[in-house]
Amino acid sequence: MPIQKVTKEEILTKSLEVFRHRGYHNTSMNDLAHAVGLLKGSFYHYFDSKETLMKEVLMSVNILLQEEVFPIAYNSNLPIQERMETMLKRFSKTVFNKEGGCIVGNTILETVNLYPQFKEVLQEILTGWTNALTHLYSYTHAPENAKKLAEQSIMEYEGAIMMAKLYGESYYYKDCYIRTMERLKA
Amino acid sequence: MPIQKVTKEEILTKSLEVFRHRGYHNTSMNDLAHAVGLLKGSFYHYFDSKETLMKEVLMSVNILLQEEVFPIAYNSNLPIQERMETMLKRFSKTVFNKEGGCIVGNTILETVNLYPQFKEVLQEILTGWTNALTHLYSYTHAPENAKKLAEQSIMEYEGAIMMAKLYGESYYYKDCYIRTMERLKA
Amino acid sequence: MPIQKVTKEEILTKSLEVFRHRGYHNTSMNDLAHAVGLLKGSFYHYFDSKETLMKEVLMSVNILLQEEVFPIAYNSNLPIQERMETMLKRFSKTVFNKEGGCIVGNTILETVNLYPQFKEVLQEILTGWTNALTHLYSYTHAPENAKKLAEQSIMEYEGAIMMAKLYGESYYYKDCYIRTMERLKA
Amino acid sequence: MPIQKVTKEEILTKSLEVFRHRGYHNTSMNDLAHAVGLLKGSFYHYFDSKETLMKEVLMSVNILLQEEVFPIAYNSNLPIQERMETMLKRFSKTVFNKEGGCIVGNTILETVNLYPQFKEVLQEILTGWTNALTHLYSYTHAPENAKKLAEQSIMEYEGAIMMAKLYGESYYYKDCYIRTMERLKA
DNA sequence: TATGAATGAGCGTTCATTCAT
DNA sequence: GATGAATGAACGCTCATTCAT
Repeated sequence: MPIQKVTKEEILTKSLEVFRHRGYHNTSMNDLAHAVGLLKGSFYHYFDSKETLMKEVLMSVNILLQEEVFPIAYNSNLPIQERMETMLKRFSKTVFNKEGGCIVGNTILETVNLYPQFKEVLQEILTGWTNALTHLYSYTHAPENAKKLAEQSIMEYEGAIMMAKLYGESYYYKDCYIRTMERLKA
Repeated sequence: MPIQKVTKEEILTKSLEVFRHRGYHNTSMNDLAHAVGLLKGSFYHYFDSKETLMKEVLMSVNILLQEEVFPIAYNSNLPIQERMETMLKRFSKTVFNKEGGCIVGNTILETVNLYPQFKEVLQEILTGWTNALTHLYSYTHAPENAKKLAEQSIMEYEGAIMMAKLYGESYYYKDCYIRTMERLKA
Repeated sequence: MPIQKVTKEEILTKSLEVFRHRGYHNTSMNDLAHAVGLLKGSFYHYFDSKETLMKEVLMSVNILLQEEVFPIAYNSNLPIQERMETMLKRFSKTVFNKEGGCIVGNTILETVNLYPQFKEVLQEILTGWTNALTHLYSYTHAPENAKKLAEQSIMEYEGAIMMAKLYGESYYYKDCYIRTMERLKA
Repeated sequence: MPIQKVTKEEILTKSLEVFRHRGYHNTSMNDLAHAVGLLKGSFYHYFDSKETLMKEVLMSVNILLQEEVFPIAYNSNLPIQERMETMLKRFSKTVFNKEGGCIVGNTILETVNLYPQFKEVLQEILTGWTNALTHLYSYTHAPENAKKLAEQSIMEYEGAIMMAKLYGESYYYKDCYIRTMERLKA
């Protein structure tokens, strides 16, 4: 009887890590298969192509964010500051990683011109993130300003993770966090 | 003298464009050669490897910036605002491109963990940029703050170019410009 | 089980033949693959480089000699003359071939300065051969002389195979056999 | 006015050295050109192909041997022993080299099956050598035996140079010299 | 004569993918 | 479900050779 060595979820989780570290084009199906303890051929029982796999990786990230991270911003039981803080921490844990950077940013820069299916998901992620931040900033700022502040925070975060990767330092990222919190104050 | 179809400079310029659009790993030597009107093999008269070529592309960008762009910030004949404005425009023209994004940011995210030689040059570029901005902000802010503002501007710019690439819109980038100018005021 | 067109052993055997005929550098992976009925790329399931393949070819020859040919010299159930005769014939069948010459000699001359891993195996082969001959000559000669006679026989054999290749004649080789046998007599 | 940087002779001498060290197929036209201080393209003013060049290298060796080395064997002004001794030394200086081995032996094993033009010259060389040795041995042995002894000496020499190359030792070669001299005695 | 840019075929190797078992 | 052998195209790179200057 066929034994199942891994679940689709495990593959997605491990693949996310490998893609984040090595980038899309520089990661081979072999790399991914080995990372999850399968042989190359077995991979194709779960995903019919490298593109499909990457798309599903991105989608699983999106689902996690939309279901468990962004909703925090709309949880009216918590104070605004706490919502922001918690959300940022959960967000970071999901998409950032000091060594490999941000799977979202990495994938945008590397693939967005080449793979429209990736673009869709990536846009959903960033739109969800923007909306969540906009919502929080709306408590203390005019709607138009709130949106701009949200975008500004996101851009800074992505820039910060880039600097962190380049210099091997994390303070860019911390400064960014502080400014994002500061902006919550009227 | 043998017939010369291209100059090394042309190769660097065209290669920059191809790398920016397609990324490092997804660009083949064939792509590059065709872009300059040569055959793959002929390329190796100018560069002895893809890595060397990319490094020289990055170095040529660095030299241009260090010699012609960053010095603008230190030109005491011009008012500060004008220095900032001119420098930002020249900088953008050099490293940004709406379709392909920023060669610096793209290359950091895709290769910095893999190619230490690239990292060096990329660090020089970002350090030069940071210093130039810090210098300008120093006129109106305390030294420590000036540095933070410079870094913030850079991070925003890199984030903005990412958003521009993802959504095909350029207003992120314009907002970023406005904020960078605003920060010049005490 | 996937369809298997060849075994690793078959590859080694066929590759030995191709290397012997065409030499190491003049043999392409394509040549080798076609000789065993595979495509170039498929070869890399069995060997991860041309060097590795050649090394394994040489090692398989070494193992065959050490396990099945040289032991004949030490088989005290047989008369000395018969041991020598049988061993030489088995040896010839293993490493010589009128058209391509001697895989050992060919590879020494072509690669020994360039590939230390090959050198090791080739030395083991020649040392084994020298020892076996020395052992046989020891029955009728003083130890020091026995070693010299062994070396002399080996050198003659390698020279003979070279002459045979150059002139397309095999009598050099036969003379060599006769002299090697003659030397057994006190 | 065109300056001539090298003579054809120099090219042949330098190329001989490179071919001896690196073998025929593993030597590139670039290697050869650099060894003589020319650029690749300039080489083709002297030789219209790599094959032609190698053939001329071998021919120049042949001419040297036929004109200056083998005649020593027929010089009736000198005692036989001295003729042999002088000839062997001159021969060694011409075709052997401890590091690279024997250009004749190397080239036979690597190319004789592939390049008939090389074979011709190589046969001439070995025939000339055989004749010279046969002539000397004829003084003390019956004609038929003299020929066999000549061949035996040659084979040993080629085998000895192979062993020397494999083990990095030169005593094989010296033993060979001693035996070749010994055989001169009735 | 010497150059060096250009060619085009071929090299060793890697890859995403297929599929019989 | 998992294997691993096989494919065929593509990769980065090297090569012998050509030829305008």
